[in-house]
Amino acid sequence: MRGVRYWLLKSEPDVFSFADLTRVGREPWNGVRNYQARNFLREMSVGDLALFYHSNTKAPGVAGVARVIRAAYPDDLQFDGASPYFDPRSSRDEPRWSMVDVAPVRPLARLVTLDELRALPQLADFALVRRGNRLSVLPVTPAQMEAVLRAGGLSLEALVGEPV
DNA sequence: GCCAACGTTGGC
DNA sequence: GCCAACGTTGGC
Repeated sequence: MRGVRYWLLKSEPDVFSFADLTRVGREPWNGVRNYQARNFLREMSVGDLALFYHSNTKAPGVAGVARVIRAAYPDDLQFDGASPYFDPRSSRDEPRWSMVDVAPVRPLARLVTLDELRALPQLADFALVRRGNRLSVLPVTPAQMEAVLRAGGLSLEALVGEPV
């Protein structure tokens, strides 16, 4: 048993935004097709918290907080020949790709933009703000999490103390 | 829409 | 195993 860990999940809001997650209530985080990102998914535990980052959009930034509600299991799209995420090298016996389920916790009081993230000293070493970064799943330290939430008008202490 | 960065593919 | 070609990501 260990404590809650923190992550950042990228999503293109034109495809699936934090508001969409709030509307649907829970969502399988499928379609991750990068080994490093997949390995981070596999490290996640139920109860972990994730910053929900809007990428590839006019106003990139952290929009909300999500919670992992199911640990990693095989991404079903890898078996679906009609899906762009189909992977012919995967089999049911040896699935290559994983997904977790996430649920919304709450939106930030306001979007914390990429420019603001870059300006936070606690995030100086955070991969997201380094040039050329493309990973869609990133680990976040407690100090980084706290800084982003604070900038967004939320308290990490209050979120962690909440019942799941 | 441009393009730099970067991961993957596949010929050799 | 090298590495050029290619596809994708994502900020701008």
